[in-house]
Amino acid sequence: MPRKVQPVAQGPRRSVLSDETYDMVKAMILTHEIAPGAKVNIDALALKLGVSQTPIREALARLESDGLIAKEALKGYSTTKLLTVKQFNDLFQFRLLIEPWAAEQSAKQIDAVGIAALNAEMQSAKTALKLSESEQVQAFIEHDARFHSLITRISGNESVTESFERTHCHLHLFRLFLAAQSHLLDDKPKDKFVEDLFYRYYQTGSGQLTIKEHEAIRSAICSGDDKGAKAAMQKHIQSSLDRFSPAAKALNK
Amino acid sequence: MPRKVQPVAQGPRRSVLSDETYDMVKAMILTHEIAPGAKVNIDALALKLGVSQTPIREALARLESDGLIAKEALKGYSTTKLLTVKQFNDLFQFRLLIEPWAAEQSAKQIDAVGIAALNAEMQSAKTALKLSESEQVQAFIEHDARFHSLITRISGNESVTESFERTHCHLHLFRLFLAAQSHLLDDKPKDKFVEDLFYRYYQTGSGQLTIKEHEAIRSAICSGDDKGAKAAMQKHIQSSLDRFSPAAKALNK
DNA sequence: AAATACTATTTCGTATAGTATTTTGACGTC
DNA sequence: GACGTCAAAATACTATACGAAATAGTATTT
Repeated sequence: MPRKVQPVAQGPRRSVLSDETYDMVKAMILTHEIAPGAKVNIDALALKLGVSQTPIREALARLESDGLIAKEALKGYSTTKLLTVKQFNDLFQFRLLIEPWAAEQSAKQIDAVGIAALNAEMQSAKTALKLSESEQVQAFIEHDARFHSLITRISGNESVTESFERTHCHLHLFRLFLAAQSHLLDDKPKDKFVEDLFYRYYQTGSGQLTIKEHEAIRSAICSGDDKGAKAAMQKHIQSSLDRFSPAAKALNK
Repeated sequence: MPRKVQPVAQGPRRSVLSDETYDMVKAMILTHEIAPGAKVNIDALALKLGVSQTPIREALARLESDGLIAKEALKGYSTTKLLTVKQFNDLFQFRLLIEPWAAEQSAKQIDAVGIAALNAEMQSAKTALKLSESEQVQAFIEHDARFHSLITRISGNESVTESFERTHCHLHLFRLFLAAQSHLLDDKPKDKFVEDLFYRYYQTGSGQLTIKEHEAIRSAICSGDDKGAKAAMQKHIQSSLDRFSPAAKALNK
């Protein structure tokens, strides 16, 4: 028995190990520390994270429900592959169904708290512009995730909020981005255009474009312009679909 | 080629225990064998199902992701409560966002396989009419679940299909129904109207109404009438919302 | 080369023990 | 009686070891 020399005289642990494990494994998937489509060995993972199998099993079960990990009976777990072009398009079509509606609803019932939250989020996006290029990408995807999530929450509809969260769309986008980046690091000049596609839309220019579109949405919502908010959101999602689509195609060649 | 020496004899039920456990616990929630909001003791459940804790924990972790079970750190699992009126309305609003679209898409790309599946499902609904009243309710909810699920699948959009499945809307409706039924069994005459509300709409008359609405949707989809399919689906969901809504209110008084 | 047999690895489930935390309930104080 | 304290019981959580069964890989036979 590991005698556990002084587990630090801290207060009671707020969460449980299986929850922390869930977050850690999710982060490992996000960052390609576990590559898309790779096998996930429970023993190895337990060893790596310094925990026993039990919390790992629970975490993987939840991640499977999330669609981030696939389970094959008697063959074990593996991470899901990158989105195919079809899944990518399906995902954006789905977003087009619920997010414009969410923006419309938000405009109809926005209050001071919501306005403050939206303003704060836009502020964080603008400060992200000051980061270096590589950090900007991550910062912008995170801002984008928070911004869209925030609007579904302001809409007030639990089902809509949950179903949006479950798509993990920004996690998938980030994985696609990382895949494109690693293509670059390979000495494969033929994939040069992937660089263009992804960087072009995630770099400063695109960051400012995203901010501009987000600002239009925020403005419409905060002024109670429901139809305008709906239209702005629809345009924004369509716009990012158009931006990403060629890159997604390239990666799924 | 694997040897496969006829394991058919006693049939090793051991496919993957944790999956079977998941289904069993889900069924127990559906049937109120575990009441809404009740604590779920892992030891007791393991004992009851005759398995060890491991598969139980995995099943509960997945059910938590499904929103059928809630987990509180260091306090354990418990089933989620019945839908509140707000959650009920949110759920139907969500369905109104995605299902009419799914019907529309289905009409645009219906093929022979889809037509056959829709026809078969309608047939099963009609045979359900021959069952006794109590059996009819369950049969109709199951038909309803399959019918709507089928259409999201025919629409071809994975995100839409998955997000619809995850709502478990028919499971929640069935739990509401069972709750109403048990209200009846209590000697509480004041809840008499709950009986009316639920039975009125699930009995023969409502069954035939549901069939009629489903038939309109099927017909529009199979004939490629996309706008008609969308309208019919919208009308159907709105109609069932109107039917259920007073009952849901009564239960959440 | 194809089918079979054997071995190694891995998954899946069980059992058990130990720790951490909550819950319970008795007890005493105000 | 209301309220807080504190120990005991119950329960949740984690660790670990073991074994059965399936898969995967390798060797052998036909």
